[in-house]
Amino acid sequence: MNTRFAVATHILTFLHTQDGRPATSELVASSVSTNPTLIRRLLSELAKAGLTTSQMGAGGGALLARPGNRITLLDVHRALDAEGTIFPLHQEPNPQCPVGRHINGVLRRRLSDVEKAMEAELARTTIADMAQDVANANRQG
Amino acid sequence: MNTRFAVATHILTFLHTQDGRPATSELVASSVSTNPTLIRRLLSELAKAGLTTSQMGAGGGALLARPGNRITLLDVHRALDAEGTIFPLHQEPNPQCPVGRHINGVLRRRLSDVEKAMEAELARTTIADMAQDVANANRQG
DNA sequence: TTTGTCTGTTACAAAAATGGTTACATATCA
DNA sequence: TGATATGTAACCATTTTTGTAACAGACAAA
Repeated sequence: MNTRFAVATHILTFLHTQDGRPATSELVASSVSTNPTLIRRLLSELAKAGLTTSQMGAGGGALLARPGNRITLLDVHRALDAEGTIFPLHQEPNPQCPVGRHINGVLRRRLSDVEKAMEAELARTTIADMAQDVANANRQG
Repeated sequence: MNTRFAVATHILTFLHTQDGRPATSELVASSVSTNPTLIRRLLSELAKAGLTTSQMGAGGGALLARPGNRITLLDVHRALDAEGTIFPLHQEPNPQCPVGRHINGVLRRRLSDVEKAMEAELARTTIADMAQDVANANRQG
């Protein structure tokens, strides 16, 4: 299982609920139920993508780099995964075979439409939406 | 990298081009550039999903279980992957935390829309389409 | 300026998933 | 009966993901 996307979304949603107060990797880790190093590794990738910033030193921690309504799940996906990793192609099918010679080009074209559809849907949810959903769930149950 | 989907699609496209002649796992493996056991493992899953049949014994091999224009890439995806495996959730976030308590339910709902969009797009391509694309590529160079 | 806190990163181990190889019982055709 | 091919299991190597420990450097607070 690759839960990096789910954990990264959890982190960002958590940061949103902190409302400007820096959150330490230890605090975030306790919400996710994992260890601080894993959180810091993911935060490092999210920071490289411009989604979060961090303050070192006492009283420091992680913050959203911009308002949660301007961070989408597509941003999260792109921060973590290179393109074409949802349905990776197999390498070097037999070039002597009429099918093997062209299957990857054909697949790439068809699957790029699939990824586009997926990305369009990912882009429709923001971290602010996530936080709102979580708040609603807390109010109701 | 998980290339099972790509390889399975390759297999089915190859079977389509065989036009009713049973293909041995060794023949298919040579097109994919892998080993016959891997092919047989995938064929076994495809057969369970009703997409292929196999004939044991001399002169045997694998066949499409129905016409290629009635097998979509969505069928392939469903034959290989359980639901919710594209973006797996992390298990047991902290139930003491307002975010941890509800993040997975919220994520599941939002991501199910994403998978639906993806599946709708996968359903638009059939194995016959794939074979046609490959044939066109061969005609053109 | 000193002390304590927290990040960023590395190293290494553990666990899980994927793919490759071998082997063999069983089914089927000729 | 003999040759062929599937289905499946066992086992290993490789890669990816996750967990754990360690530590230099940045920063705040006293």
